[in-house]
Amino acid sequence: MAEGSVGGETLLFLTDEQLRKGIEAMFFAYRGFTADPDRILERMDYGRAHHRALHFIHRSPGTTVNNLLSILGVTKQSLNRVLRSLIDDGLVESRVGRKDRRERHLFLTEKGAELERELSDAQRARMRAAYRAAGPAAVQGFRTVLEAMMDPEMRRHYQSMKESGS
Amino acid sequence: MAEGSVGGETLLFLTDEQLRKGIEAMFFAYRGFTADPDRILERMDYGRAHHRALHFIHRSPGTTVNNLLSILGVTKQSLNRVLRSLIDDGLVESRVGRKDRRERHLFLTEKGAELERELSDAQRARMRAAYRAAGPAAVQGFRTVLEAMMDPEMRRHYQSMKESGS
DNA sequence: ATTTTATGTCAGCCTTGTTGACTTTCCAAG
DNA sequence: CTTGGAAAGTCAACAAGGCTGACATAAAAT
Repeated sequence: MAEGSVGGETLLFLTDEQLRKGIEAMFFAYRGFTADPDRILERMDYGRAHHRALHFIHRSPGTTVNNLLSILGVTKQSLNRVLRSLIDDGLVESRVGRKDRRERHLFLTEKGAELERELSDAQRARMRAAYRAAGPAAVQGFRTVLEAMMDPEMRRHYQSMKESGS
Repeated sequence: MAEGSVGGETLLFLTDEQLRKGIEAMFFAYRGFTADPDRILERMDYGRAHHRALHFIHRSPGTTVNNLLSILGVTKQSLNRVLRSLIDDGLVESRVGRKDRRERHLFLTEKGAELERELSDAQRARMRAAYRAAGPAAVQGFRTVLEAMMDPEMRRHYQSMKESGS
């Protein structure tokens, strides 16, 4: 396969062809990764941007707009458009900060939590199936490579909740 | 960690929390995955869609528009717009099919191959660094999980060139 | 009192998806 | 041979969701 042994250590032959396969794997897999939520979102009048907002508000209830901006890596105008519709539709609640009243703290309403659940159930189902099919060792490797692929700032966001639920 | 042993077999505890980490890993890693090519594309007046077209024409020289459509999963109108600019700019050559003159066979010109190389060099550099950091076993697992996550049709496209260069 | 920070909003632009309508080409059934 | 349908490509128009720039407001910090 793609490995060889030298002095007891296993090495990878990182040919361009090997790397190209990794690149295409990312491309095709990401399509699958978003496919199920996308189908649900289409029924409402929402898009992937709404899903991302719901996801991270769910993950960190009470997060501020600014914090969300740095996680999502978009402009405030872009996020605001999405947030506006979610708030107007009663899926997200925006509360003025008590300590710093310039800040807005974001929470899912019951209705928002419901949609978030539906979306992440669909996404988790696929992830669970892939994990089961691949096995525990593969899952470990999957997470390790993905983490190594992140930009440092994104890795911080990722790790900041690393083992919070395990 | 996230594993346990029962009768010599290792099992995964697929808690929602574990799965959520996988989901976020995909999200953050994909951002890193596209970041370097995106920076290059910005300098030209191209976007990610152009990169994808160049990539798959490079991979399969002479491919038809229809074949490209099924790989990329967009409408022909959407692809056509991108293809048009690449052809007009002299990066892609479109040859009328000899057997079926409705078909167009696509090839990279020297100029197109050059840009493709620059883009994939950048993307491969990050992939190579991640592979090196994670190690061979992790790489194997990475590819296995990603493949399990694909839609069946995409998996076919992926596997169709599986070991062509290894 | 002034400046900085956090947020929101308006306007306008670009990329890249979409659908619908149309042409050209090919092929096959009559 | 003709005709009708399927396949490939093109043009036009629209929408989502990125972007920048400008500006308003409120609150915190200096």
